Amino acid sequence: MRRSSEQTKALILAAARERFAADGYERATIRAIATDARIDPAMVMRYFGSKEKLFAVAAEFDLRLPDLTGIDREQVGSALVRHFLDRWEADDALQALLRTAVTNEAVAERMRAIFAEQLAPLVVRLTGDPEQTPTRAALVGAQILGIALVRYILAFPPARLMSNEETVAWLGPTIQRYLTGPAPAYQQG
Amino acid sequence: MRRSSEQTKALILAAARERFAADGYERATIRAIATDARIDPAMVMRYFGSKEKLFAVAAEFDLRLPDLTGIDREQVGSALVRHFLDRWEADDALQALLRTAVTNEAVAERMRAIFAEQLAPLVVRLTGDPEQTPTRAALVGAQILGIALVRYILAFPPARLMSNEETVAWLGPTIQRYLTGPAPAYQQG
DNA sequence: AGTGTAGGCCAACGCTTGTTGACATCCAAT
DNA sequence: ATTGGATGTCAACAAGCGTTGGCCTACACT
Repeated sequence: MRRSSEQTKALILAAARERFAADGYERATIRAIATDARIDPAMVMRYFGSKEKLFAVAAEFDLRLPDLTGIDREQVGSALVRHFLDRWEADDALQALLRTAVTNEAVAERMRAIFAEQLAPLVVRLTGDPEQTPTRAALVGAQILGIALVRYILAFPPARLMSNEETVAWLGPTIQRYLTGPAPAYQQG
Repeated sequence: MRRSSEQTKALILAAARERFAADGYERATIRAIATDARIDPAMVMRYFGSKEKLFAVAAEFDLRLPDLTGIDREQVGSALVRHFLDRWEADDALQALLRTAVTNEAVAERMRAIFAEQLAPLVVRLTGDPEQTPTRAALVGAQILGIALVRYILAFPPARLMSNEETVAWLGPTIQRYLTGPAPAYQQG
């Protein structure tokens, strides 16, 4: 045989990850992915069953949050920002997920699950206060997703021009405060 | 005649705004919008020419940034967050824009223009430093879009549960620092 | 009463999409 | 050399989409 099925599967998967990351679920067509992988669209169906299942495999993702217990407690914010930037740039799956979650409830639910199961536990470890954990995790998620949105998805020029280290320097203290800073007082509304 | 054309146009526009805000450009179909407005899809074409033109009208948007010159300089961050939350909740157009910009380059460009033409001038007025303006504006945009993403688009439960005032209390200082705080030192990378 | 016109509907077009089943091709084992 | 299963191609399907043109229908005029 010219190729093993495993090779072809990997070829399709690589093309799928790129297309899904660049275009999101709807606009990334099976035909385009197949063309990129230089095979027939029918092969995609044979190996992955359906477009939905292909996406599920292509967008498998782990935040790979580092063990922060050994790190200076005051450096945790910066370390987290740095880690997320690396993660966004190394793995197309996150872009695919975000681009799709915005208009696809099932994928939005997957995104919520990732944050609830991976980010929240880390926050509770750092703060030790389970009551405030959800709020603090949501704030961290908002800032992290926000910077990714303007840098990688919407491509605001000044956001693109910032170096990773400059980004870490600006966002580190923000994340640090969301994680370990005092809860602000506010008027009940 | 049963209705004036202006009434029908307004009816279509209202339905379009809702659908575009809820589903984004691709998934919001002309047929669905027409059904919501209880008219025939052909009427949409007659009154708006094409789906693209309908979106252009439905997603017209102004940030309506307030004049902040009269406000205590230290309160500007909180005032801005409050204003943006109100704006997100009052106008479907912003949700429509964000849900679409993520997978549509032309709409992403519109979003970049809105921030460049409306947010950046406000930042330069507040900081007086044109050199750092783009970076600071991008940071403000990242945090504002990030909170909107988790609250209104991805609907993270803890982000939804936060009251507007609680959100202002947490994000106000962040925006304040991005606007008027000192630029952080960082290792050139 | 008759007529022109603006508002509205219907059926169909051409296109793209995911998906399917039949057919071709190749290589390894007999 | 001949099989047989795995790899790959092809053409077509049904459905959904934006879009179009023709055809009603009801009202405001003369």
